[in-house]
Amino acid sequence: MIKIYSTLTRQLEEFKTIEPNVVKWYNCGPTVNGLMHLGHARSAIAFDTIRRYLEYRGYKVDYVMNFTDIEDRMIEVANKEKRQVLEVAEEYLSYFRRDMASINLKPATVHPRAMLHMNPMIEFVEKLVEKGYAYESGGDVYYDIRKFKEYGKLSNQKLENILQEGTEDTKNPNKRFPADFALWKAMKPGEPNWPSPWGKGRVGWSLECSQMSMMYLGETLDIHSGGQDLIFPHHENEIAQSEALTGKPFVNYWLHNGYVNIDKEKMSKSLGNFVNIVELLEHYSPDAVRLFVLQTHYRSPIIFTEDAMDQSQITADRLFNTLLLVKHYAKSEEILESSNEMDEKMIEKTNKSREDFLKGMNEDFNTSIALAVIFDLSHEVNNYIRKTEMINATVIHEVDQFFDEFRSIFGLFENFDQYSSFATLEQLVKLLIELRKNFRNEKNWEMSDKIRDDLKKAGIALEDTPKRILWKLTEE
RNA sequence: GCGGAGUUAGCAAAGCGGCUAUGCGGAAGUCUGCAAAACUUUUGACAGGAGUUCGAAUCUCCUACUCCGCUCCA
Repeated sequence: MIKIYSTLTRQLEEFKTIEPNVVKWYNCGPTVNGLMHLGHARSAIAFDTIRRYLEYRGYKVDYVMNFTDIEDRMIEVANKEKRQVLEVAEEYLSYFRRDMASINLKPATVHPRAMLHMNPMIEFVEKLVEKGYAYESGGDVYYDIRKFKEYGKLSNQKLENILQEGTEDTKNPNKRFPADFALWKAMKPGEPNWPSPWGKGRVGWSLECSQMSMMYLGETLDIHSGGQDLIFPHHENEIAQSEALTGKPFVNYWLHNGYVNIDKEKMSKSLGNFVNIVELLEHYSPDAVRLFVLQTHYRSPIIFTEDAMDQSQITADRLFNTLLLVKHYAKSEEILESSNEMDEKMIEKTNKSREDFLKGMNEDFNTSIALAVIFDLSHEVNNYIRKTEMINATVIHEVDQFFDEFRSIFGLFENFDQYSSFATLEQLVKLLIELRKNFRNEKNWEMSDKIRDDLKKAGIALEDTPKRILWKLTEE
């Protein structure tokens, strides 16, 4: 049983989908007005991993992640750069796609863009006006939040505490109530605009997500996710819009990830203290970045420091070494079928590890615990490979299988493909190892070192251990 | 002001009432021609105070501090 924490109920709940074995999931994507930074990446990696886990558990996940390409900030950036909004959107969209791929995020089932859904969005607003939840005022259309009795249920706020005196929007004379939010905004000079029953203008930010999520996934979603900063007002507004329209619950489980903090502040576009993914990947591997994110539970804040990133890089490298070694022996023919006590213990350990791994992941996707299990097993395997008399085929295949599952869920180390012509390579390397053995017996260190060094240059690392000589392909 | 999250060893980070978390680092050792890798042992923590309990990092209360939302943000 998978337990999942929903922001709406503020507790762990048993995860049950509307349709058996299908998850309808909408994840709030970024506004494409800048480069992807670690804050975006944290959210994306966390939910990507949860998605992968659900898929691993046999769910078909319909995962929709939007790109907000028309919104105040988009216009702001376009104006500043003296370009068209569409042009800015296209450019950053392509960067986002590149950066998302670079940290091994699975593409969503659909990546809808707001600008391409203008007509259905207008219809959405019309229906809300018809139902009396929205009103036109000076070319704008606002949501009348006092009509929606449950407004504030997600963010746990009372109406009288929302939007105090002095906030900019309280002065907007078009609004009946200060906290009413815009569903439709009348165009200002120079802004991109679309025709509507209320004149030219564009859609409000929160409406985009309500409309696109329901269009692709239906009136009630299983999961809706995003950063904690979206809880209010964005997701609160989405609930108000969607539930007013359909009269049905909009979302069963609300998931919100914690922030990335840097220098004791939230990392964000507006504070200008963000670390872009492109820059980060100049110093760290994608695996290190994913590991850095996933060592922390997705709801907790992450403190970004270079030191912590360095630690993750080392950890990633060491883990990679072990997995590579296991993969190597899983493909090798140099292993035995008969088994002894040590083999049986190793199989037991592997099964127990999978059990604990699942237990951790089932408890609101505790990737910290899952990783601890992996490190533990990795440790045992290192011991086994170096100390057992003969490496047993069943053992190594079991371990390899589990590590494969782990890698696919965590999205790590997916560059093991270099093993395609493995058999040929193995024969060659074995030959060289034999030769080197002879040189070593003759204490011809010069030749034996030359073989090792030259192999190293060719991307093959040797390691002398008491029981055997290990070899593995190294990363470029 | 209102609403949340939090304070765990040098650093990062789990833990949700009794059981070595884990990773990085530090120390010692094993292996070894050298190298590389790995392993073994070890080091050390629960912000402070009071309470509940046979037993508390874990529950309650108080104090201090930090961050976040209420404005565009993942």
